[in-house]
Amino acid sequence: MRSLLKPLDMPVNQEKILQSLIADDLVSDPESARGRLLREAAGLFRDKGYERTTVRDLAAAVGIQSGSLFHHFRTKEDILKAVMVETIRLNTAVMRAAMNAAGSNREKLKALVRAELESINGQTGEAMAVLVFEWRSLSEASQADVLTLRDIYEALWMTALNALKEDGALTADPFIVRRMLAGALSWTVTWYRPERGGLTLEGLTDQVIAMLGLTQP
Amino acid sequence: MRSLLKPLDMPVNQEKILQSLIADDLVSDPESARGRLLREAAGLFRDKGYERTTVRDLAAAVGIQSGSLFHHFRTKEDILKAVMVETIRLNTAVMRAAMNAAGSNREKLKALVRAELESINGQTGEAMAVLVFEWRSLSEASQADVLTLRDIYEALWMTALNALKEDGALTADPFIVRRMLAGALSWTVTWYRPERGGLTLEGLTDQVIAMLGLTQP
DNA sequence: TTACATACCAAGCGCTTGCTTGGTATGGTT
DNA sequence: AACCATACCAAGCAAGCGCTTGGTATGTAA
Repeated sequence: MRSLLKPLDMPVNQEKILQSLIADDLVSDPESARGRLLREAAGLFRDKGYERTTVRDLAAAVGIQSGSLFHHFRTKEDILKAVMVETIRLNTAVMRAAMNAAGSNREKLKALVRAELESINGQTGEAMAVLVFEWRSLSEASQADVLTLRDIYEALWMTALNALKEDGALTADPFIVRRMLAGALSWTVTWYRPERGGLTLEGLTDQVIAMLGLTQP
Repeated sequence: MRSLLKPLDMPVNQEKILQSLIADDLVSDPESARGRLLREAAGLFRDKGYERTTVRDLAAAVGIQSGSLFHHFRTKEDILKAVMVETIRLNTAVMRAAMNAAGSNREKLKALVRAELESINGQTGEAMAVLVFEWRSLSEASQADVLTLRDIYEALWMTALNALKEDGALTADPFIVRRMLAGALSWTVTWYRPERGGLTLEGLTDQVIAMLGLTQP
């Protein structure tokens, strides 16, 4: 789903993951009409909000008539849902890879923090913001579907945090730590600007890990 | 503005602060038509979102005709803005009082964390959630107005955090710590349920402070 | 008694919204 | 050559939206 990514400068293994997800039909090919629409939709939904984005806005963004949208998606809400579902699928795969590549439990957690910050502030940032701020625009049925995927994603985090708890490296409650991390990391999208200002994503990751007060390995 | 609070079980000094703000005309009297409307609006905006809440919904919630709303507010957006402005005013006053009542710098920070958690998860919770999630529904002009008030509120936090930094108790960057705290604390509204489940607000506050890894006083 | 302000109602206007309909151009398959 | 699925356009419908208008009941003050 490069549809939700800006092209180029994507880590190589992320590109590989993306290709395999496209092959399995789990995310849309960014070159397809559907993929391009999802990318534009993510941007518009983040900038203006779902409700204030009209189907005419969406159609204009990809250069078609508003009625033609409904050849690709049954309803406007289906577009929002697709943005969310494909984003979670991609990020779950990326996070799992990042975690598996790390050695110690401590490094696994850091890899997750780093990867989530990249998702939020990098190329999938628009779609991630939609996931956070447009949640209530989904019908309850769609919320339930997305929640199922989200549970898988969250299970990754809990695996890492529970392991650290058993190591004795983490004193606080893993569930609460994850909740706090989720809020803190999501919120970075409202203030963190890597381009201007000295703090790099790596530096930000270090600050977050330091703030958790893990005992030394 | 008890309009944005459920009545009763409000700390005494908070009641005093509220009364003085009403006297200064900085927040609406909850007994007034305007005050009751703002309370209902906060609830509806949080539950359904601003865009999906119609002026007919708002009018029905206080038992009048939709057109009659515009006798009290010029536009629908003015209602949203009033909810936000009055909430920030009340919370700034409450936070300042909590901070002044605390002794050490460490206790001042804890008082702020505790007070913000109370604002988010207590009686002003609906309005605080609106402040977080409906921000983009404000026009740019209104955003600027609210931002001015928000700066005052944030300055309180920075005073406390900078003092701890100078004490040497805080190692991380105060600005970043505040950003992370803002996200983590706001996010509690999506998962923290004090009524069912053992964790009290006091316990949650302790977990947050512990997570900051302050050196002992 | 008159005068005026406040708080509301009943009705509805004009516009925008998501979505539908009937049709056409294109390209691949048999 | 005949067929059909895909991807679109042009036009517009029905519903819902924020807000306006003209009027009425109530209370207060001169």
